[in-house]
Amino acid sequence: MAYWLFKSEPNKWSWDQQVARGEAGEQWDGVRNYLARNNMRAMKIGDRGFFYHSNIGKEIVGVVEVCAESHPDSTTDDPRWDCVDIKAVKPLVRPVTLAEVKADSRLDKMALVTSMRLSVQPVTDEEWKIICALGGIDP
DNA sequence: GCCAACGTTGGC
DNA sequence: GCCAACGTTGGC
Repeated sequence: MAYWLFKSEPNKWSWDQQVARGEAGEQWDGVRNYLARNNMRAMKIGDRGFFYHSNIGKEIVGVVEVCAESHPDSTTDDPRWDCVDIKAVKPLVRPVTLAEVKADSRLDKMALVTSMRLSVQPVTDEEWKIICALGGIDP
């Protein structure tokens, strides 16, 4: 199983909205970046990801699970863009802020720090464990 | 609201 | 196929 990180501006699509979708999940559409798309194409059902609020909050707030593998993005006719569906699993007991991630030397290789603008990022097993621990949840 | 970083587009 | 222009993202 692989781990990922999904970025969203909470005034466009927030964690609360994701939770409200329940088991049905929601397609992670609107990604127009090849690297982010390739990451989504690599995802398998059951892969887990962090849900990150950019701009407002700048913190990791929850855990999501991939519930549909890569398929065409219904918000565009352009065949280049695919997306996956994700559903909320559980919130972090304590959100982990970008400042905390940057301050932790164990996390300075994290894509969140090194590829700041990439909206769908891979997360290593090690990073996953560290952030779960910081967030007060079981990995 | 500003601005730096960076990915994409399009002319040549 | 290169590279300048442009648009968008996202931290501050």
